[in-house]
Amino acid sequence: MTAPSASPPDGFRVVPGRLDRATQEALRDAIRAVVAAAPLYRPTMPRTGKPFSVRMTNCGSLGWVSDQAGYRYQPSHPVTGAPWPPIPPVLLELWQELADYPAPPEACLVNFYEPDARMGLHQDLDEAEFGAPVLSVSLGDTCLFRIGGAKRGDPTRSLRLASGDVVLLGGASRLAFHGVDRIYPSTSTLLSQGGRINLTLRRVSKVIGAIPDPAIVG
DNA sequence: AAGTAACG
DNA sequence: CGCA
Repeated sequence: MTAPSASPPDGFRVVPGRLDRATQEALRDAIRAVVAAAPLYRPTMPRTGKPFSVRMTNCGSLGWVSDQAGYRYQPSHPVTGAPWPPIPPVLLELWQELADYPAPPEACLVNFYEPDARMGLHQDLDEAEFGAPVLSVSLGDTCLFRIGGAKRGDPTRSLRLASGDVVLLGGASRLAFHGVDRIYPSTSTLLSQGGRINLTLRRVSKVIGAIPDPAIVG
């Protein structure tokens, strides 16, 4: 008998091929402009200072950063000190269509994965607002994404995410452990230098009047 | 702490 | 490879 496969928590949604090629190219170019204003840098882990394999930047009024002091959101680039550039309008429209939340995202984390980059299993816990989903857009090479439950030991499921796929971590899945186990090199022609870009839109602050999601504890 | 190392 |  094969073991039963783990079901991700309720509220996990994959929208395969949501962005067509032309939209992916436009988004790629918009992210190029973001990176020109806010260069990719390599964050480090709290306490240990060990570098991530992924390089990061952000757009939006707040950006997620990590350094020896900890994880946090802040309004400016940790290397240049400049404010983060604005979130490209196409992403704001995507949020409006899919997020089912009455306010725009404040943060768009841009993660760039070279072929050997990984992201360990983790939860997104640095936001005050868990009632809004995390909306993720994949561009470039396909990855092996893994999602579990709200506890680290919960069973996990792996799925491939390709360029143009959109994933939503909403409801109970908002607090699910997730990560990226591998990148499949040369599986997309979108990025000339190869690799994968992941864009994650997040609401950081609570909004007065937002309806609490019963699926979220708290 | 979103990290790696080590080990069975 | 999965787990600690």
